[in-house]
Amino acid sequence: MAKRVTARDVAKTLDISTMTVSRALNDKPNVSEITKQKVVETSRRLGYFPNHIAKSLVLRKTDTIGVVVPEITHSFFPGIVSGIEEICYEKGYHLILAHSAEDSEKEHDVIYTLTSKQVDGLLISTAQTVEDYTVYKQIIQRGLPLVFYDRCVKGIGASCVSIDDEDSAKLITEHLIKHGYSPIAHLAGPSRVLIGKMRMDGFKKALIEHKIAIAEELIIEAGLQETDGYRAMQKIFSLPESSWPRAVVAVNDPAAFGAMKSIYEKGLKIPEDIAIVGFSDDIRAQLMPSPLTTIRQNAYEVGKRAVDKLISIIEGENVAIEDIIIKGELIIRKSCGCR
Amino acid sequence: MAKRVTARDVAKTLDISTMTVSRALNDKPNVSEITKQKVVETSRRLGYFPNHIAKSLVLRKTDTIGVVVPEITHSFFPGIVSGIEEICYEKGYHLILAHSAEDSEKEHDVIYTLTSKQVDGLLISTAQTVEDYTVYKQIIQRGLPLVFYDRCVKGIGASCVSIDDEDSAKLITEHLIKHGYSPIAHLAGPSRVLIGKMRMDGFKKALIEHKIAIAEELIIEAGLQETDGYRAMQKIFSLPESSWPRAVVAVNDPAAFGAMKSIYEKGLKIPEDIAIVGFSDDIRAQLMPSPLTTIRQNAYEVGKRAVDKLISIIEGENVAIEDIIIKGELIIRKSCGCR
DNA sequence: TTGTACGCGTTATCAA
DNA sequence: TTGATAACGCGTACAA
Repeated sequence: MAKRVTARDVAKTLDISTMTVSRALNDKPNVSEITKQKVVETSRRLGYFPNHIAKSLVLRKTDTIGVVVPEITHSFFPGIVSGIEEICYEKGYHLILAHSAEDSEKEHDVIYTLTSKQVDGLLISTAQTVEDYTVYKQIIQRGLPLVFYDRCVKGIGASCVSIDDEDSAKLITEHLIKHGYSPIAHLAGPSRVLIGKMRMDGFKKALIEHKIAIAEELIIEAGLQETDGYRAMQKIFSLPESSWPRAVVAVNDPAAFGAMKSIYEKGLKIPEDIAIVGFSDDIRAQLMPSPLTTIRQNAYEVGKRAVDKLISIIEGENVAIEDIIIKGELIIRKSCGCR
Repeated sequence: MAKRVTARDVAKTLDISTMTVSRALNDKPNVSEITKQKVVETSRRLGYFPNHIAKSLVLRKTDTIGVVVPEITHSFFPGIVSGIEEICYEKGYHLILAHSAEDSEKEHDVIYTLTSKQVDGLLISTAQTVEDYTVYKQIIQRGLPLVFYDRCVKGIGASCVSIDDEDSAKLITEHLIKHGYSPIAHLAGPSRVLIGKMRMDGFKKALIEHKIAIAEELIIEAGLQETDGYRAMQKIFSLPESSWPRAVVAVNDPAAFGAMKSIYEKGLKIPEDIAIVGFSDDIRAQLMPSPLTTIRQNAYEVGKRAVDKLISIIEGENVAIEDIIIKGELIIRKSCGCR
C-alpha cells in the first residue's frame, strides 16, 4: 500500500500549519484567498484525500446511516433502498446496508455493529420473527435517531414510514362496490402478518361504510403465494353456486394470479363472470390474459421519506415523532371490468 | 444524546487501565480470567460499546467494503448485493452501498467519497457511460483492493467476476441447432454494450462450430427492451417468407417477449412455426402462453465470489489477478419445442 | 499480568 | 489571518 498523504504532508510542503490546510479545504472563513489557492493546488498535486474516519472521530459524526433490510431481494426493497440511496447522496450521507435475513437474532447483531460503527442514525424494517422490542427501545433511549420503514413498531417513540395498506384495500374494494359488484369475496393473507390484517380491515371497512353485510364465508384466510390464492378460490367454488361472488379482492397480486387460474379452470370469464383485483402491481399483472387491476405501492417514495425524516432528526430540524403514510395508487385494468 | 460510555469509563470504575479493558474485550492474552470477567460484566452494566471509528483510525482498517452499483433496482443487482452482504456478514465486514445511477460522473464522485471513508476494498460494476478508466487505475495504483463484478474493465490489473455471456449464448444456440432448427435468427442487443457483443459472439460461435453459414440478414441489432424485440421481429417478417427463421435467439427475455408478440400477431405458433429462446430468466418467462426457454444467471453467486475474492485480497491471501466466470444455466421450457 | 506514553489524522479552541 | 495545543477513543510498544 502506497503511503497515505495526510494534511500534515500538505502543510509541510507549503510550510504552514495543518489547521490552515483544514480550513482551506473546508471552505472555512479566516483563510486568505492566496493560501487557499495554494493549498487546493498542492493537495491535488500530492494526491491528498481527507481521512473521513479521523474527521468522524473528532466531530462525533460519521455522515453515515445504517439501513437494516429484512431481505433485499424481496419485491419492493430494492426500490426502497434506491430511494434511500438517492437522498443520502444528495444530502452527503452514506449508507451502510445490513441484512437481517428475516431473523431477529441476526437483526440484533447487525444493529449492534451498526451502532459500533457510530452511524448517525438507523433505518429499520423489522424482521418477521421479531417479538422483543428492547433493542429498539435501547436505541431510542440512547438518543440515536431511528426511523422505521415499511414494517414498523409503533408506540415506542420512533417515527415510521409505511404503505397505507388499510386505506388502499378500502379504496380498491370501494372501486368494486361503486361499479355495482355484489357479493364481493376476499382472499385474505395470514392474519398474524400485518399486511394481511390491514388489508382485511380495509376490505371490511369499505363494506361497512357502504352498508353491505359481510359474508364471512366469502372471506378466506389463505396466504401470500400463488398456490394460496388458487386454493382459496377453489374453496369458494365449493360453496353452493348461488353464493359465489361477483367480484374478488385478493390480498396481493400473486394470490390473484392463483385465483385467476382457478376461475379459468372453472370455465368462467374475467371480468364478465367474476371480476378480480390484486395488490402491489407485480410486474406480471399487466401481462395476464385479463390484465389485473391492482394497487401500486411507491417503494421509492417510502425510502425517500424515511431518510428525509431520519436526516431531519439527525440534523435536529424536525424531531417530532410522526407516522408517515404513503398512499397507494389504484391502477385500473381490465380484470375489474370497470372500463 | 446521552453521554458515550468509553473504555476509560469502564477502566475508571474498576480502577484499572484502559489497556486492560481493551485486552479483556478483544480476547488478547495476558489478562487474568478474573479481571476479564469483571471487565466484561461492568462493560455490559455500563452499556459500553467499543467505538469502531477510533479503532479503525489506529488500526488503519475499517472492516468495510464499498460497493458501487449502477442501478439497484435492475434485475439481478439485488441478488448480487444479497450475496455480497451474506459473505460480508460471515467474515465480519460491513458494506457501504453506493449508487452510480449509470452515470460516470456520479460514479467518480461516489468512489471518491468511498475511499475517503477508508474502505478496505472496492467492488465495482461500471456505469454504462464510463469511458475513462483513470479513476480505476488510480485506485489500483494506490494499492486499494478492487474487484469488478458483472460489468468489468479488463486489462488494467483488477480481478473480475462475471457472467459467462458468450458461453451461455453459445450453449442456448447449440441447443436449438441440436434439435434441428434452421435457419436461426438473432435479435441482438446494441453492439457497443458488452452483453450485446458477447451474446452475439456466442451465437455466431455456435453456428461456426457446427459449420452453419451465418445469414447476416437474420441478425438484427435492436435493443434490450420489449419494444426493441418487437420491432426487430417485424423487420425479420419484412423479409421474403422463404428466408424467415425456424428459430430465434433473443438477446434477453424482454426482447423475446416483444418478439413473441410480433410472432403471434403474424398468426404463427410458438414453437410449432417459430421456436424462440431468451436470456436471463425474467420472472415473466414462465408465465408466457408458451413458457420461454432461457438462461438463468446466478446473481447471488456473482456477488458471493466477488466479495470472496476481494476479502482474500484485503487479507493478503490471494492477491493474484483472476477472471472468475459464473456459468449460466439452461432452463428448458416449451418455447423451444424441445420437450 | 498490568500500566504508561504515544500515535492514528483530523478539527476546535484560544492565543499570537 | 494564522498557529500551537489538546482532544476524539482506541491499540501498539515497551516498561514496570
